[in-house]
Amino acid sequence: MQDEQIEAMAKMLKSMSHPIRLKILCLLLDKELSVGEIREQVQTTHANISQHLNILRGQGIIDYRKDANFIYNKIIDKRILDLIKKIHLLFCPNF
Amino acid sequence: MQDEQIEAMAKMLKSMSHPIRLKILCLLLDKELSVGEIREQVQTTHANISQHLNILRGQGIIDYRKDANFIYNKIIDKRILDLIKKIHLLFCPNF
DNA sequence: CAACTATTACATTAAAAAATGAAATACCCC
DNA sequence: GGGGTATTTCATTTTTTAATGTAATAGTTG
Repeated sequence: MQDEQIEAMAKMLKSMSHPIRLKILCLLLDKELSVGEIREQVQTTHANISQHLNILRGQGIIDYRKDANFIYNKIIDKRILDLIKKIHLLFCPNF
Repeated sequence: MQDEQIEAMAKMLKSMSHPIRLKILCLLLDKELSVGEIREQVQTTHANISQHLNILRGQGIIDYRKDANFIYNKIIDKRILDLIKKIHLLFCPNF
């Protein structure tokens, strides 16, 4: 495996490895959610949520659509769905 | 999924998500290696390698045994083997 | 035991990531 | 257009993580 690929994988993992971002991804596993709906479940400020969403967008993991003055987010990198399911299976076997 | 579990998973992912640490884990996928052997493949200082190894040890991902004045490292958390293989499969399909 | 190799510990500096607060934008409804 | 809601942007501060250099430890060998 090449260093370049390792760098890319590490970057991807890093973008998932913050508790808030991982929680956002778990929330988005099976549905899209607005920023406000995400914020209800993740106790922090608007600005902070927005920044974390931006990191996930920048990494190409999620995308959004606008509807009125709501922004709905969803996971677009299908590999991430797979990966989170695998992590869940390995590390939370009792669910 | 509970916040506690998400925190734990994020912590585990974070420990893997530095390029040097991910590379160390990839090197250790199928064999144990001494600190020096690892260092040959990862261009940085002794001290730095040692610190990264400590993070992986602290997370319970790797363990070591002493032989003479060498320290041989290996992955002990079998879930990590699985996870890295999955990541590899998803993100480097051409290998 | 002296010289040597491998590895770690510790203190410091440098760099990156995260959180915060306030202001800006965008869209809706009356 | 004015007031309201949702979200983002930006600048700043705080916190965390990583790297570096030097000294220390542990084991080996002659």
